[in-house]
Amino acid sequence: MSEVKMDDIISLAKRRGFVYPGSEIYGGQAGMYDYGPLGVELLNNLKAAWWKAHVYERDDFYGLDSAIFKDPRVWDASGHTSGFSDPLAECKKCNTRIRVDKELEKIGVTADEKMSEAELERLFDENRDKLKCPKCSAADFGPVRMFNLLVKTNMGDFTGEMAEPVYLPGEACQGIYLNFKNVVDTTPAKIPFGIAQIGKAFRNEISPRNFLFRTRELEQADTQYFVKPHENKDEYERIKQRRMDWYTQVLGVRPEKLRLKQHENLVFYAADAWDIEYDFPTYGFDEIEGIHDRTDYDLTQHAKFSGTDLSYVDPMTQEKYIPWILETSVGMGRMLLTVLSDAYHEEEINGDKRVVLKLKPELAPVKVAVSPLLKNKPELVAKAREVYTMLKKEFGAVMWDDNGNIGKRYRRQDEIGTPYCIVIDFDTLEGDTAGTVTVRNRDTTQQERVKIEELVGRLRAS
RNA sequence: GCGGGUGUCGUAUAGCGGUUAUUAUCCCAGUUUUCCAAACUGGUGAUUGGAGUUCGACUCUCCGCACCCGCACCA
Repeated sequence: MSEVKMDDIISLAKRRGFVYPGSEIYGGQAGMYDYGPLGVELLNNLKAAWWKAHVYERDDFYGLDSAIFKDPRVWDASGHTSGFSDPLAECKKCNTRIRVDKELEKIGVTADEKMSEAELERLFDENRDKLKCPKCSAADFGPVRMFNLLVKTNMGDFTGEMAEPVYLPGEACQGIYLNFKNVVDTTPAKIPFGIAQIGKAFRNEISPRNFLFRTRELEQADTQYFVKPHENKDEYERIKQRRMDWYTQVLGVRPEKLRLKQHENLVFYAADAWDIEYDFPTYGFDEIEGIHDRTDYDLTQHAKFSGTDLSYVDPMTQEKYIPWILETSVGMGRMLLTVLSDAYHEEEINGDKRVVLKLKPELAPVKVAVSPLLKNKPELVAKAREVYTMLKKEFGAVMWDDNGNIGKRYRRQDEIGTPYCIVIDFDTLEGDTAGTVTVRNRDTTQQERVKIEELVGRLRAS
């Protein structure tokens, strides 16, 4: 069997209605993807599994859904408006891009990162003759340009002359920091505790690429766990382990395809930072989730910029402090791509290739497909309809499939990861086996006869 | 954003300055079919968009757009 390529998975995703290129009929929009009928089911199942693990199965966690639009000062506090807008200029000869502020500093000219584009441009122009391209030594640069990852909007502006733009979130987790005090004040939450949120983020990625891996609009599932200062280490280790276990046990991802990798260069405030990486086809190991030991940076920044005291008072000891934060942050698109990549298998069956998505049943977009063995036998069709209606009421994501012959239906369901196919045949209608149907297992391709009244219980148990 | 490459039905592909634009598969409808992509019939469906050259452009030129590779970016 040849090596699986990401192209195979992208092709399947499009062909079967998991993921479509964004705005496709207009030629496509870079960095945007739409989830189709099966994709949205898978995505919702992933979110539900994540929410279950971080909210329902925990009594020290609280859910949240914060507004997308936030006070622009939020992004000043987080560092996104300054720290992530780098002034760059390009060498006209070899196209190497230089950081203008860093090159200026090398020749002793101080360039503050808070300077405007115009100021930097002026400084750059004044010193142009002293600057050389570090690669080809030419001294011919294009104009200075600021690259800022934040997406601006004109929210609340009707004149087009707004002094300060309102930004779309560059990361979803800021909403958690903004509501830390609210959650403490309105719930029984006592440190240590966590807040979980799944939210949208938007980034002006210079070069979105690699399918769902780097997009301009993304959804992030974040947890922020608030602990007492300096009581971060043990909990951080537990979180790392728990998150790894979640991928293998809940999502069913192969352990050998996952690894934890420590950041080599930490941002100045971070105590520690690790990524969970998955070994994607074609791309190789790349980050799906970041786990960060962030100290008190985030709440301190927001306290400073907002003027609101965000410290916590321990109800037992009356100790007052800014809690430290342990963060997990995973892109839902990356999670979905991980699950698709890991579930995708090409197998040989009776000399033919079969493509099968070995998704955990609870993640599968279609739980069960129901077929009459033959579609030109009204008595089979009627009985199958009955079973279909019953199961659909129970599970929702149930598919009716009477197209082509039975083998073809099995293959079609294999390809979208449907764990069980139920077939109503002549034995369902008469003889000792009356009232039973065959249930065919996606992974083993084996089937067994099950009584109709036991179907729901049987499918629930699996 | 820069440099290079690519762009034909949903998918995978063939071909040509003048074609009814090929084939397979998928999909839809029907016939058939007593369990792993059988067969038959019919059907929908494509030259990435826009200009230009030309009597005529899917084919040549230019400008967009998207995707791929490299650089850069990646809280």
